[in-house]
Amino acid sequence: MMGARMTGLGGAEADRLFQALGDPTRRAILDRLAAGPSSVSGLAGPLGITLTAVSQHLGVLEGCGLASTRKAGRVRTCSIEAAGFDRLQGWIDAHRASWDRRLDALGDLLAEED
Amino acid sequence: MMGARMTGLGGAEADRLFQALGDPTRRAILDRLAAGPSSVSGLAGPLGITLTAVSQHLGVLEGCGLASTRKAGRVRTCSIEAAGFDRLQGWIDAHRASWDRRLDALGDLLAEED
DNA sequence: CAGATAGTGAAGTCATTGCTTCACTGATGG
DNA sequence: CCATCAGTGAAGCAATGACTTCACTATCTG
Repeated sequence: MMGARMTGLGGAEADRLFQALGDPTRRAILDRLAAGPSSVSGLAGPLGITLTAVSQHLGVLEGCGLASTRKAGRVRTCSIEAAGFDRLQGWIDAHRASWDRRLDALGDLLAEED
Repeated sequence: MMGARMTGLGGAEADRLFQALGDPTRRAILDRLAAGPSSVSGLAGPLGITLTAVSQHLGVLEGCGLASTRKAGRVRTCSIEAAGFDRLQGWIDAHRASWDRRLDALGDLLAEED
């Protein structure tokens, strides 16, 4: 029984992913990481928040596969990660099918209405 | 011209969208709406929450263009909306480009100072 | 008309979140 | 060594979020 969803994320995973992206600071971190790897301090500086705060955000981003980090010496280097992104796209693709179907059928009705 | 919305969302809009999708109840509402329009009560029943709660979620979903509602008589009929969905895909496309670029060219460069 | 139905608005509760400070560990370099 | 520098863990705090209940306004229907 393949009860596991191949549609991508289970509920909890989708929660984590969307909630992670729902925070502007976290998206700013990802944007910065998209330009290249960075240390925690390198992220904290421009953002105007503490190292601790960045570290916490990093935890969330790693938790849903949007970023990965590894520590060399006393410096933690953070990079962007594909996995979470792929899951996100997967969720969207899985849902777009049914949504679009419905939207298509609905478009006319709504347009006709005054 | 050139699209009224570039990368789509400004920060605040992305916030609303991702946060809206970050809630399981809201996603459940959307799933149900994907199967066809429904009244507020029709949504509340299966979800096991009050009409008020659904009404609040609906406000959020409308606020970011993921759903639309109209009231006929005393019944509010809710439908899924394309706009928010398109914005979501737009955001993803816009960001996937740079992310993929970085992920593809992933070297072991050290973090750069900004 | 009375009475049920469908939904809204305004609080209020309880948990979560984003951030901070403080105390601390480990590298690193003079 | 000793003084920093980069980061972490644990509390704590203010703000937000997801619900609820209660009171209330329409809107049907018998």
